[in-house]
Amino acid sequence: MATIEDVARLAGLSRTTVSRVINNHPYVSEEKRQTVRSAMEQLGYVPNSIAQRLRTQTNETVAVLIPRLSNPFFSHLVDAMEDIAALYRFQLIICQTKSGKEREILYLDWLKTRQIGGVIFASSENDWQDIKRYQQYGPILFCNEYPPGTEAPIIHLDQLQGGYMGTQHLIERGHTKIGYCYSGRQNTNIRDRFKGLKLALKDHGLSIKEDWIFKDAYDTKDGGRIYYEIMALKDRPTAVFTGSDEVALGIIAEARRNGTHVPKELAVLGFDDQPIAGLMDPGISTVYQPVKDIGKMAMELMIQLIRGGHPVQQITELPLHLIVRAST
Amino acid sequence: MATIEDVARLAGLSRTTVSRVINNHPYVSEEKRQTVRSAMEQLGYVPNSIAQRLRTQTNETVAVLIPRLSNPFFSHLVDAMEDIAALYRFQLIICQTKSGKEREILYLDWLKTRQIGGVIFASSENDWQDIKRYQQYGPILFCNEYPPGTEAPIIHLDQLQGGYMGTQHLIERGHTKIGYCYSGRQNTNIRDRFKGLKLALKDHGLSIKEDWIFKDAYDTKDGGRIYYEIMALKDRPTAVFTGSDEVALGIIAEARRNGTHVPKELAVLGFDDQPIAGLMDPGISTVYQPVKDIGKMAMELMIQLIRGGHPVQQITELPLHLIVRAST
DNA sequence: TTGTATGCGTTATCAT
DNA sequence: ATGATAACGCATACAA
Repeated sequence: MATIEDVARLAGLSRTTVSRVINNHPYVSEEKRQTVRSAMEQLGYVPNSIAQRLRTQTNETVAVLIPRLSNPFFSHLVDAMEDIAALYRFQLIICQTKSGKEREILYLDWLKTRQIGGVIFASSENDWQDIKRYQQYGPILFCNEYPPGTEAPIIHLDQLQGGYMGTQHLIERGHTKIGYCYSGRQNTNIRDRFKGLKLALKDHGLSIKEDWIFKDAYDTKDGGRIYYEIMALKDRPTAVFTGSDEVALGIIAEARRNGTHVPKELAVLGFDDQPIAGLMDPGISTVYQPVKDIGKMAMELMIQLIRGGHPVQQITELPLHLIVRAST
Repeated sequence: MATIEDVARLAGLSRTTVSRVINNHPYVSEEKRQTVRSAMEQLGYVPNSIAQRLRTQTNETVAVLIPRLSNPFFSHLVDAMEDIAALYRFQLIICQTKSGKEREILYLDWLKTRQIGGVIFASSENDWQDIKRYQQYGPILFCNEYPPGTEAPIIHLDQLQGGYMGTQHLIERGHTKIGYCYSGRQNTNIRDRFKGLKLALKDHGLSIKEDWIFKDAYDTKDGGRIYYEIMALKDRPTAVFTGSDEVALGIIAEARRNGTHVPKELAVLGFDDQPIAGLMDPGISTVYQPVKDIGKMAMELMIQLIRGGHPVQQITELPLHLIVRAST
């Protein structure tokens, strides 16, 4: 591998001049610039970026922490982030935490060892106090989810508004008895969404019964189970806010098998607008989350921070959109 | 940030001794080892990995080239790869090529600039001759797809066997007129799959008509279009090998809308076993690809290569599996 | 406009 | 068992 020294020797100039050409410095005569260029060409020289990083104390790589990539929400999020990273020639390191506290810290340590220049949390299990101390080693920001009390930039989706909007839609369709499903996990997003639902109910003089709240709702299988739980109730909801397209799908599929008409006998609202939502028959009404948008914004901000911008405790909130199909 | 020098000073020892402790070298007395340990602790010292990389000329980061992450096949592939990388404390850099030749080369240049230690191609648009020259900068291997003439380790799925197996299944179900869909792109995988189909037909004394081959089949929308193309034929196939669950889904959905019974009037075989395949009604019979397995194998091999193993021109081929549901 | 000297934080070589 | 010193490849303060 040719080094800057080799280029300098071949060009009959100093390393400094070569370095100046590499970094497009002014005060290099056009003549010498050409000499250096051709020497680099001739030797197939490219600067060693590891040496550059050591010297300049910069690191243009960003780690993104997500639970797992096989979750479409996160793969789409990272997709958008990588687009921006590539645009700025930044590297994107993927870190699957499997929702594990220790895994998160493991990756945060990479910030300490200078293996990465910054960290974007797309989900987080640790308390802010345990993450905070890593800020001294590089920028940290949150995209999508964040622990309570976070003192770092946050870009997220307005789950409260999403919960409100979805519920209002069901109310406008004439429903007064509305059920709700949520995964067992209790993060800020899920809590906010539920707050939105309750707020919308309250604003219309309605409320939710304890019986109409279904938990452990993760996938299609859970949806099937929940269908039966709903049907077993004496006083049952006429609409369900599922919080997940998979769960909605499960309920709808089971309803069809049992001859329960959707949406006449049971309206079902999904969440996320995953591809299946539009493909099902009936199509699933759902709440679309502009994932790509927050992904891009988060990466843009991170790059500015790594390049020397200073973090402000800003919270960016993007609204969700309602997509009405046949299931409501 | 504390450096090795700071630790040495505090411990009243030399940098060399501290370095020895860091790297678990023998010939360090237990006493001094403790002294160093507590000094490191006290200063919150961690070695600067950039400096380590420069000094040792090693780089434990792997770049994975894929078309795009939002394609579930690839997100599951990378998921598996990251599991292995994390196990060995390697970093995984995600590179979306958007199926662009230039993008691939752009990322390959990272190998040259020492930003990464090795490259795994999960798809590739460039010819082997254009990739070959980068081998001198670090290990390169192919997982899933590879250009003709590749002289590097290859781990892939036996598409020919998959094509054969799927076709044979349809034949066993009594079909003699079998249609075939493929995306416009012509890569080795798609070609091999088609070879498998023709081979199976030939082995049973059958053949395919030009009319029964449908191209530009990427997604559900295309499936819908293809349904009508099939129905418009005077002599039409009674079964279709779609090469994609999305396309299969599109055909099935359109068939249902038009009252065409699946599988009685038209049997449909998918490919990939994406989640939707099992959730649809009727469930889609499909060809499952052990994506996780090749992902893990590829990353294991890459890590061995980066750690100094020498690449052998080995080809690892994994078989596909048939999943029979209701659509055939 | 160009060059000299120094240091980024490590590890490896060679003494002792 | 421990330490002094050089080297990895580069960029920059300073000098000329």
